[in-house]
Formats: sequence, C-alpha cells, structure tokens
Amino acid sequence: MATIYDVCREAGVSMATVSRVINGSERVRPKTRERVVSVMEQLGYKPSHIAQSLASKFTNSIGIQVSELTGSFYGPMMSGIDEELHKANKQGLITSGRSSEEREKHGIESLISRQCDALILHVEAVSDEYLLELSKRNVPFVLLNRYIEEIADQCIVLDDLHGGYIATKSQIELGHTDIAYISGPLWKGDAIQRLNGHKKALKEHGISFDEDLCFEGDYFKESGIAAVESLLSKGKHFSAVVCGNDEMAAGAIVTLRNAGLSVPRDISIVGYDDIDVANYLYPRLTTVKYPLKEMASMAARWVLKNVYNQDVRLENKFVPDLIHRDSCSERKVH
Amino acid sequence: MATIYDVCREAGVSMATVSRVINGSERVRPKTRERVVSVMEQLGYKPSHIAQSLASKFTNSIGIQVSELTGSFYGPMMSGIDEELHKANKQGLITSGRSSEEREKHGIESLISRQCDALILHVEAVSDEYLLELSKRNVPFVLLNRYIEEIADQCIVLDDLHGGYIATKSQIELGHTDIAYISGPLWKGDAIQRLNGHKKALKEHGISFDEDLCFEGDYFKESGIAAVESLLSKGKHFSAVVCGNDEMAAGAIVTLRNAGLSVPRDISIVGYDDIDVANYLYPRLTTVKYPLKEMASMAARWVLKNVYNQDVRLENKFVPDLIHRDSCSERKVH
DNA sequence: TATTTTAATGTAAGCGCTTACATTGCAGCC
DNA sequence: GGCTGCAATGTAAGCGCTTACATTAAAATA
Repeated sequence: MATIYDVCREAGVSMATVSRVINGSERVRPKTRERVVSVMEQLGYKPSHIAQSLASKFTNSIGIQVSELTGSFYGPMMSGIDEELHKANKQGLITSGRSSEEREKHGIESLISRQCDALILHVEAVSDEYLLELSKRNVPFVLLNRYIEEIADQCIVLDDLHGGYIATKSQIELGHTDIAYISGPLWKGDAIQRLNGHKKALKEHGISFDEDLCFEGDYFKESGIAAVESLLSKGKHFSAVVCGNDEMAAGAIVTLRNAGLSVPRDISIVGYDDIDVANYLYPRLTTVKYPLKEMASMAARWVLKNVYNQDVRLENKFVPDLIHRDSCSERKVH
Repeated sequence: MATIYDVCREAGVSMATVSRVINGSERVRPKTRERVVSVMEQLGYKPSHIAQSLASKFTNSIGIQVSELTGSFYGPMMSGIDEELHKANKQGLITSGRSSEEREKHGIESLISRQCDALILHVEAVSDEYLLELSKRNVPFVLLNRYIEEIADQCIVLDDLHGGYIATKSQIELGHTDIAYISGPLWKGDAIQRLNGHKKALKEHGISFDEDLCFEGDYFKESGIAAVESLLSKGKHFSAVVCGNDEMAAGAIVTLRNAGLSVPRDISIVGYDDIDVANYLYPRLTTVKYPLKEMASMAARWVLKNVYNQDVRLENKFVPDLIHRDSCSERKVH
C-alpha cells in the first residue's frame, strides 16, 4: 500500500502539501494539486483513515447502539442513520445492546474506546443517571426515543402521548366504547406515554378507563396472544383493541381469529409503529406510524451539526400519524 | 483521556511493560502486572484502538457489506456475524451496497481504506472478475451466498438447487401436478439454482416444465402480485405455487385471496427463505428455511480462522430444510 | 527596482501505541 | 564468588498521517 511518503517523493513536494490536497485545503497552487493528484492515482494511493484519526482529533466514525440488529424496527433506524452519515462521508459503527443494562454499558464503552466522534444511542436499560454522567464525559451523543429533561436537546423523540391518543380516538370515532388496550412493558417510557394517550382519549370522550380491559405485554408477539387470551377469558365485552405496538397486534389478530372472531368485522384493531409486517398482515393493519427513519436520520444530522459543525436544521420532537388500512371498522350496532 | 504514558509514569515501568500487560503477554511478573493494572483502573485508562491499529498490523475490525440494512433478510445476517465477532472482541463495520455495482464497489473500497482486517461480503452486482481481482489484492474476504469456482473456499453458500428441489417435491408429494413457479430475477445465481431445483423435481416425477406457469419476478412483494395476476389471466390451471422467496409468496397469497381463491384450500403455496414475516402471514407460510444466521456466523468464523488464526471448524455449504406450516394442502380431487 | 504583503510550500514535532532488540537482574551451578 | 542462562524489563524506532510554525516564492506596491 502506497503511503503519503511515496506520494510526496514521486510528486516532488512535501508531506504537508500532499496532506493539503488530501484534505482539500485551498492553499495549494492548482498546478501542484494536479500533479499530486495524478501521482496519487498512479500509485493507487488511499490515505489511511487510521493514521488520519491518530494525527487529527477526529475519527470520522460515529458509534451507533441499537437494541437489536434484527427486526423491522431497527432496520429502518440503522439505514436512516447510515444514509445520512454516508453522504457526509462518515462511518457508523453499529453495536447492539439487547436491552440488558450490562450489555448496553459495555457497548457504549466499547464505542467510546474506539474513539467515536459521537454516539447515537437507542438504549432502554441504562439509567438516566448513567447517561447524565456520560454527558459530562465529553463524548457527544444523541438519544433516540428517550427523553431526559436535563439533556433535552440531545433527545430525539416521538410524541407517544399523542400517538396513543389518536389510536384510541380513532376507535372512539368509529363508535367503539369498550376498548381493550394491550400495553408495552410499563418500565419503558414510551409504553407509559402511549397508555397515557389512550387514557386521555378515553377521558376526553367520557369513557372511564377499565383496568380489566388493559393488559401489560412486553412488545413481543407472544404477549399479544397472551393478552387476547386473558381478555377473552375474563368474559368482558370489547369491540376494539388498541395495541402498544404492531407485533403484539399481530399476535392479537391471530388469536382473535382462532377464537372465531373476525377482524375487523367483530373486532377492530389498531397497532403502533407501522413496521413492515403491518402491511403483510391479514387484514392489513391500521396503525400509528413511527417515523423511525426520519428520526434516525435526524439523529445523524444532530451529529453532523453538533460535532462537525455542519449547517443543518434540527428537529427534536416528532408527531405520529395514523395510517388507515383494513383492520378497523365501525362498531356493530345490535 | 489517560494515555499509556500516564500509566507507565504512575506505575514506574516502561511503555513496553504496560503494552505487555495490555496485550496479555506472559512475560510480566505477576506483581508488576498487578501494579500496572491497578494504575490503569485508577486512571480509567483505556488503550486507544486507533493507536493500536496504527502501530500493529491489525485493526481488529471486519468490514461487512450487505445489500440492505433493513429487511428481515439482512437483520439475522448482521446479527449472526456481529455476535460471533463480538465474542472474539472484534468490531464489524457495516455498509450497505443496495445491489448497485457502483455502490457495492464503493462500499468495498471504503471498507478497505478503513484498513479492515477482512471483509464479509454479500454482494450481487459486482462481477466475478472484480472479486477475483480483489482476492489478489491481499484483502482477505468471504462471500456469503455467492459461489465462485476459483475461490470456492472463500464462499459460504446454500444449496439452492436442493432448496428449490424440496420445495417443489413437497407439492408433488401432496398430489399437485400443475405447479406454477414464481422465480427471482434470473441474473442472480440463487434464483437460477432454485428454479433448476424446481425443474429437477418436476423431471424426476415425470412432469414436464411449462413455460406458461413460470414467472420471473424480482424477489419483491409486488412481483408476487404481478405474477399471480399474470398467471390467472393466462387461464392455465394450477393448484400450487412455488415461490422463489417469501416476499413474493406474500404478494401471491394476497392476490389469490383477492381473486376469491383460498390458500391453502384451493391453492397450495410454498415460499423460500423463512423470513420473519413468513410466520406472520395468513396462512402461516410453509417455506424453505435459509439458515442465514448460521451461515453468517460461519462467515465470521471464517475470518477468525483465516485472519486471526483461531482454531474453529468451518463449513462451506449449507443444506436447507422445508418448514411445514399452514399454506399447503393436498390437491383437491374432483 | 526595492520593499512590503500575501500566497505557497516546507519542516518537524507529535498522535498513542507495538515490537525487535538491548539491557538488567537473579536463580542455579561449579 | 564468579559464571551461565533465562526471565523480566527497558529503549527507541517506527506506524502514516496532521498541523503550528518557519521559510520561500510570487504578487502587489511604492
């Protein structure tokens, strides 16, 4: 592999000059630049990122920590980030934390020790304190889908209260009043907010919240199944089910169908997230769209702006919309 | 950030000694090691990967190029690779190539310029020649899901001929003889092999291959829809559809249902890949399982063995199985 | 043309490590 | 005690760049 030495020898200039043309500095005479460039091409020279990183302050790499590498939630997220970074010629280092506190911390530390210029984190298990601590350690980072008051401007979040609200409201507007709710795990902030939105819609329309129609799941399909089974076994009437996310909705649909209930004829269902699968389900799922990709790319832009001083617009809070598909219908009037 | 200098000063030893304890060399007196370790902890010292990379031959990072960051195909792949690398304390650099020749090449070059110790590639657009060329450029790499004779031992592949074969054979065994086939794009090796497997099964059972029952799609859902529409419009009878992948199968199911045909009662369907979605579909899709995660982790092991000289077992060719679910049934006898 | 100003280029000191080789210390031996 | 032979440790030269500062060449000015 050719080095900068080879280039400056062949081109008859000093290292500094070569470095200048590499970095696109103005202070090089066009003629010199041409000569250097042509030598570089001739030699197939590519600057060593490693050496550049060591010598300069920046590594041009951004650490990305997600919960899972797999699944239709994180895919768009990574891809949103990556696209934006790629345009800016930065490299993302992706790690997964698997929602375990230890692994999340370990992942973050490992990213730091790799000298990332910044971090984009989607973490659930680590505490606010840890993150606050981290923010004092001069490693710039953005939080995706998590809100911490003290570092609000480093947080890119979805208005989950509103999401939960419109999901339930849509059902109320279809005439439903007995509305079951399958919640995500209530130790997660987003799950709480979504549920609060649900309650808000209920309250606003004079419907009282019924504990018996609410089930706490874990965001996985299986808990959607368990939820419907539990709901059915209680014998309470409900004509609509609002779900904390699409996966649980998928489980719910299957289980309802197995119980001889038709969706949406007998039961109306709304999901949340609008993952790929929502569109493959039968019936196609009406759901609250989580603008994941946009938010992810916003996170990348945050870095571009705050770390590399690029001039970009930032937006912190996103507002979700309802995507109407085939899983909802008006309440049957008897 | 504390550097190795701080450590050796505080511990009263030379840099070489500190370096030895960092790298777990034997040649350090236990007492010395302890002292150094305690100083490192006290200072919160973490060696700089960058500097280590520059000084040593290795960066401990492995470039990974996939076609997409998103989708249920690549998720398990990345996660399979990452898990294995993580155990070995290596970092994966993930890039996506989007099946465009230019972007794939660009991605590969960028990975190389980042001094990856090795590359794991899932590429479709670049030519064999390019890859052969690459293999001479002293960058070790493995190919996932692609076979090139000359570098066969760098290829980790699925026996797609067998996959296509068992898919179709399963239908024949259910009594079907009029079997439609929705193929992937035939410029891709795997699509060809799967189709060949289909033909082989047909031939073996004395059924002749009918061009009119075969449709070339592009592996996306929409082409599954288009395929069924085309098939239906031809008016040829078929009682089973074998699909080149699950996505197209998903499209096919919906379209058949819209046409008033029931799956599996009227038409039997088999997919290929066993992506997540297959399990969410209605009916749950019977499909050929692509052991993606295993293959991906094998790719990682290939690197561990061939680049870092670790002692691991390698396997090049995987054989797929059929996963029986609910989308197939015996041919109706009139 | 001599002088000042400015642009272009060069010099060399790091960046934080690894590693071949040199040196030191000490156990074991006669 | 003096010597050999390792094991433990130290020395110092890179690795391939960036960059503050110094120098020189060219352009502008008088």
